[in-house]
Amino acid sequence: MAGQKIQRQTGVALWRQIADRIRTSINHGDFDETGMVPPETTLALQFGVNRHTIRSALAALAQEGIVRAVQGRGTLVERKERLSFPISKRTRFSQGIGDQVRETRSVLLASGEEAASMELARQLKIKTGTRLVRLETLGQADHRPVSRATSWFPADRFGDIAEIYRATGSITKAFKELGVPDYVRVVTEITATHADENDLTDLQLSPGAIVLVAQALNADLGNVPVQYSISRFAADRVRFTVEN
Amino acid sequence: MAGQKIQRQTGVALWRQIADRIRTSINHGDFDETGMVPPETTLALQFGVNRHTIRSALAALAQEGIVRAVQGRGTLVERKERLSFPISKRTRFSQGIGDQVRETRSVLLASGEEAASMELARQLKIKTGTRLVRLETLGQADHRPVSRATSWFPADRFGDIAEIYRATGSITKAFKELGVPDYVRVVTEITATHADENDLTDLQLSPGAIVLVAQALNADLGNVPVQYSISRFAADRVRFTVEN
DNA sequence: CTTAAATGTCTATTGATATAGACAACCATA
DNA sequence: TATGGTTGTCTATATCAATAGACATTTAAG
Repeated sequence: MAGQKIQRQTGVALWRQIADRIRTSINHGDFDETGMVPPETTLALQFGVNRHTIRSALAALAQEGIVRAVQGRGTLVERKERLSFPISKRTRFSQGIGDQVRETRSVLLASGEEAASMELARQLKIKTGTRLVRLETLGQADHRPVSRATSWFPADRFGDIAEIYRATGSITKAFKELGVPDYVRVVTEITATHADENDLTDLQLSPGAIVLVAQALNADLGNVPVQYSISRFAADRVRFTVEN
Repeated sequence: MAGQKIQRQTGVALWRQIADRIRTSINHGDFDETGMVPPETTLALQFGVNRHTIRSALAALAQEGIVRAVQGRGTLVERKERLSFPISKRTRFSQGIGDQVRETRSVLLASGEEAASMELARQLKIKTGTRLVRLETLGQADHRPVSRATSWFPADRFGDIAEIYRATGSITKAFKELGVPDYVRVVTEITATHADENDLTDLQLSPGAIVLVAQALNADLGNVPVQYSISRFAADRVRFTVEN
């Protein structure tokens, strides 16, 4: 672990800054040899804080299930997590990370119908007020939540997509049944922000965590927009890969 | 401004969470009509906190130069910041955001020579230990720091790149002088993490801020890797756009 | 000139954050 | 079984973060 300086009086508690740093170190593989985090007293010395502050940080990581403290022995690394998520013309959730995990699953959290806002109309190249189907979905890899997405589809073409998606758990399959044999990613916008309340519950994050936000437009082979989606990924668990 | 819920007892002070949200709103253009942030009492009501907490948040934004409070009138928006940064085959720093700002500039912070680590060798498809030139650069847009990058180049082909870059402020021009008329982006990996100490100083961020990290590989037209770089962007100031 | 609305300043109180020190409980191992 | 190293628990204190209320100061508008 390099660069141990910690910022004080910035609105971010020391224990949280330290927890974030240790989590990053774990994901980076810094403790792979021993499988353990350094002793609390060592960390306290490294970060220049009191041992109790280190304990608060480790308690937060234990709450996330990333480490587990064992009295008398030390603090064990329980779980590392960062999946590589490719972004290309043929971006699909399950295919991209399929070879990195044993099982991928997509579940429908909610669905509904609404009128296109100005922003959505602009993206999907339709008129404001056009009816849209909205799907709220959760992507899982090996039973761990990875992404949370809201998607919009023109209701005239895809009015029944919620039903089919609920049955198949796949957007690709639902498109096929509705007469779209194939589709391509037109553009993806990527930003990062702090996790909001829904992220915390759906993605099982701890407050202060970071989410990568991908806003994507998919079109059919005739280049007609078929889906606009906003996906939120736990930044600790994924990495985006753009291949040109 | 939507979704006003704020997290309590998370290690991140309320005033900082609120400052982040207001900054995002400003960048999103929510206050463009009036050019002013809502009154403190209104914000206090919206966020469900005391007016003094709002004042702390606005004081932080004023410190960043984003807003300016005027007694008797209100709090004015001074500056918006979020650049769209395209990622494609022809990704270059200055061209991508050139039409969004008046001036882009790139400065050399440091340079040196080193032996390729295993990871760098793998990326650049060379042998471990091969000599590499390392450049540390800072990208600016309208005199505001936007990105901080570390780049590696094979020393046999690009031994003098530091000199040329220092003179021209452009990687593209340096490549041209060294016999690489054009180059393409092979792959970009995108992650997000909390700002570290160097980010805070170089990018003028406040602790707890988020950085988007892009690890990129560029190759010449013969598909031979010429540059591997790790760039760190202030997440509040940029958005990545991937066009397929 | 008056008034309403906005930011600026002050005091006081409570809870969260961080430090400090001491000691108990547990584990591995010599 | 004795010891060193580790996590767990407790008390105490100081500072930061957040709330609450009162009032001053400035600006714009009637």
